[in-house]
Amino acid sequence: MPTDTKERILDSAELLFSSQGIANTSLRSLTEHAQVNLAAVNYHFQSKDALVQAVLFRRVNPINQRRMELLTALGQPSIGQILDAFYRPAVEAVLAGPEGRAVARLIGRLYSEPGDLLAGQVRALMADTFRTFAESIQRALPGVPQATIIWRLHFCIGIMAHTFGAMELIEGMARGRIAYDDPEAILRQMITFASAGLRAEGESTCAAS
Amino acid sequence: MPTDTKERILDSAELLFSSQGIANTSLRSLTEHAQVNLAAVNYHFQSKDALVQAVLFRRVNPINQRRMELLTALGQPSIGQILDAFYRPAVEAVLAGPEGRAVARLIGRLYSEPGDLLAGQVRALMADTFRTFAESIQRALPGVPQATIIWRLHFCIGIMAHTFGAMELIEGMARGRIAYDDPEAILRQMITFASAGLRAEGESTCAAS
DNA sequence: GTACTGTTGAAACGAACGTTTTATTGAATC
DNA sequence: GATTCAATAAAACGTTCGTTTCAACAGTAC
Repeated sequence: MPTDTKERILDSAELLFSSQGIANTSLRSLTEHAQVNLAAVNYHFQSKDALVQAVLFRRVNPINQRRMELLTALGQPSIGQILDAFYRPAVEAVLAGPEGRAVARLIGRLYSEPGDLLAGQVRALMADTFRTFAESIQRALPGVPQATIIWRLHFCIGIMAHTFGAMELIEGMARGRIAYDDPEAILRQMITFASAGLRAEGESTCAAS
Repeated sequence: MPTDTKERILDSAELLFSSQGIANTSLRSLTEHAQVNLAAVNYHFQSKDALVQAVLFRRVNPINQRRMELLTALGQPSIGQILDAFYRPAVEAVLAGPEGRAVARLIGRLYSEPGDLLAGQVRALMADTFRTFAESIQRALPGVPQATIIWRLHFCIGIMAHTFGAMELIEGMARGRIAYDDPEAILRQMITFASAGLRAEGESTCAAS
């Protein structure tokens, strides 16, 4: 339990935003949960919108930095290694500590939030990471057209976003047959699936027949 | 432009909910956009929450019914055929007509919406469809463990949800190198990727090495 | 014409929202 | 010890929200 007002606000905002949605979370319930004064939000941050940006940036930035570190540490990486560098920082950030679920929902909903929610820095971070990984995959799969690479990398992001953003739904449908308690097992499932998808042949042939 | 009040409300709600978010869309801006009286929402539907359920159900129900039709029309389907039956109704509903984008965002965000948004009928519909397709995939891939099937089917859903829910983000990052104007091309990309992912071998071996 | 039913219109309700203002605290600086 | 300043507290600001109320207006049956 942090003693600093600013961090208490960020922690409560992360938890409440992810569980109730941003628009459905009032600053009054937020400051009550964080046990700080109502005006503290507008004092430490300028507005509720700026608080949202701060909440997102605090989590997204370290993850993307770690992704870049892992990727550049590899020389001529295989598809599996590239995907590991992409997924691992997010999975570990999400399944570490009691606040993991909130972080997961936050990241899972990042990509499909309406309006100007992920503007500015956060969007730029994501675009940078996307470009870097797209180029790395392109080098590992020289035969695949660029448009196909782009589609498939977005599919890889969708796999992660859905795994994080729909945890309750997935657990409910699985009825105990799968669990979120083993990060390495989830990573393995994601990488195995996405690796095969990225390497799939027949971009121009119809696979539905 | 529909002349019926109830349908005008549903159409405007679908458009505004998907572009601005549900909580950020007031009934006043909604009824103004639909050119109906403010009280019409609480008259034809009971509340804003019930309107949300109606908006979702109107789109999700036909798609899932069509999925079931296509799947049961196949005898012993291949993975590609199963995926076609799952993806096609959604892709065609999403890219048909000018309201396609709104439907897309709506479906894309269905799975990761917070709270009790997709309660009741809509959630039951999704669970039914999931169970049916999971069993069909299981039959087509008898060697794959059930837990792996469940994970991978959720990955397939994530691919679709992200493709629909993050259209603006994807288009922005692609810088014109990919487009949403060809339903068959998108279907082919999704099916090719997901089909390879579903059939991937090595669930228990680490693909990252 | 009259009564009835389903729908629309305009106005108002109380509550909750994000933000701002004004005071008050508590410790560091000289 | 007075001063200064970042931080907190309490109250109020004006606005907007979902919902309700009640009157007006269609149609149709009798």
